[in-house]
Amino acid sequence: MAQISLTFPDGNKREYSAGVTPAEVAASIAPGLAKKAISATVDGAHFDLQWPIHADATIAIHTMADDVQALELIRHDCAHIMARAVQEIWPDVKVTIGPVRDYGWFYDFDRAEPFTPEDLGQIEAKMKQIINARDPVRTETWDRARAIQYYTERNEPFKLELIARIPEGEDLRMYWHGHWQDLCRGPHLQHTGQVPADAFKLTHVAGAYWLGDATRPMLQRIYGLAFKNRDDLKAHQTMLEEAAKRDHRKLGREMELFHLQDEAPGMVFWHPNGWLIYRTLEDYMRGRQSNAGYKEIRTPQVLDRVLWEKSGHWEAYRENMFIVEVDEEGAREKRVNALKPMNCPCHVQVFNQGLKSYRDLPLRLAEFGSCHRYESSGSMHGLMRVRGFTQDDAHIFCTEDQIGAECESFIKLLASVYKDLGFDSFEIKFSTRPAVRIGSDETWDKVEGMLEAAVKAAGVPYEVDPGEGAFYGPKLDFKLTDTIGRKW
RNA sequence: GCUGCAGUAGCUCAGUGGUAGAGCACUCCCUUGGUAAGGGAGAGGUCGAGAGUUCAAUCCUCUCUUGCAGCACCA
Repeated sequence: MAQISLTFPDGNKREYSAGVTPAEVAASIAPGLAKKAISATVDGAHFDLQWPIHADATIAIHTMADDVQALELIRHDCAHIMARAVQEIWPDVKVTIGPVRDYGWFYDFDRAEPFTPEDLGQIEAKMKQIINARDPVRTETWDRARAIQYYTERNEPFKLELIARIPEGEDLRMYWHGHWQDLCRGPHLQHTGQVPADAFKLTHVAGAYWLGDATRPMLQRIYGLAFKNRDDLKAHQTMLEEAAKRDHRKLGREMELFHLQDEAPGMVFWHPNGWLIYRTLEDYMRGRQSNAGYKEIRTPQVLDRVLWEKSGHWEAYRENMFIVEVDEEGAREKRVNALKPMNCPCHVQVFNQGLKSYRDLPLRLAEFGSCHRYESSGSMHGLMRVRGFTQDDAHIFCTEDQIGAECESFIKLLASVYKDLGFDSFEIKFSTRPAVRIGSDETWDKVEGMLEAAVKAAGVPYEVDPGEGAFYGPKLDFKLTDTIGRKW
């Protein structure tokens, strides 16, 4: 049998037979390590202890002391154990997918009856039984035909669809937690008893579309929290309780900052205390913009549909716009206006007036622009997502040569503002062309290239969010995380 | 918009098929030098809106509406 060379974190190399598993590697080092091992990182990939290694690689054996890997495995095994528990209690429930997320996991089920809070208690109890049984976890790779036959016999249509989405020629990996089987890319722990029975908690049930697609069936998602030990779970729960005390909707009421009421959903009634804070923030932003070379303007809120047809919003965004029909005396037809959902077209109108020389560029126009969007009913959230709001908005008119420098200085300005407001970190998503869009592919190639070059030049980390751009252009989304981990 | 849950006094919530309650807050009085102090009295609600079932609905049914948790959307 061929020999392979594995390199350990300390730089030492050892020879093994090809096909050796991390479990065997751990055993070759020390019996204690073999016992404590939970997984390995092989050439940067998170490996199950049971997976064979076929070629030279770097390897690191993980134990429960390695938080990142331990938590991933605990949470992922929790997902499987929960799915098994659900199917043991309700055998007709269909299983779908159950990934790890921050602080825990979720699993989506298809079941006619809704899960109740009492059901969650029952599921938790069953999960504890499964954990206490210390059922072995094992894994096999199957060919596609066998997997399809298996799930066809068991009438699991969602699993069959998942298989159909996995590229041809890839083997499918199966996992067993005791007798219970699931299609899963792994890795997993070695037996169910490795999941701490007192450090997880099922938290809530909510609807979620199959494959995140609103045209597909809605499934029932059960969320859970899981940690390495009971204290960590308790600490997290305490943090959530503390965060709830600081919920801005609660503070807004208690401190008499603002209120909302049924007659104007998503629109804020600012009270004296709140408006003082608002004005203070606005003054701060006005100062920052002014110092950064922005010129403040003010544009109308109600504009004729003709403008929105020109900008493309009438076509692409009308369902989210407040339409204002005006019945003018003597006119044959009602005049149709719309409340502006954003300021972009208005700023372009300002730029278009008169002649501009390249010497005028870059021209940075800013507005505290009052906008209205008919946001879908389920999306509103206190002051975070509303139907009437003011954007501290700006548009920079510049030459192509100036784009890089302008983007860079903008990113730095925004980072500095966030820092002043107490947000020390944020994520940047580079959102590329969506399926529905205006403009030619050549233009998109060019603009995406320039924007990505700019964000690179700014030296800030970012991730690509494919297809998440606006219909008129790519964008950088700045995402802040709230106290309970939600991203905005 | 979708799934689930909810909408009762300013706030937090309990409750019943026969036109409603608690704690805190509020008003007044009394007691008390001590950081959500005690006692007493009082005010405050067409029980989210509409329709239906019923002799009778806050409670049952339906529709609408608003909110909450997620999902979808977020130009």
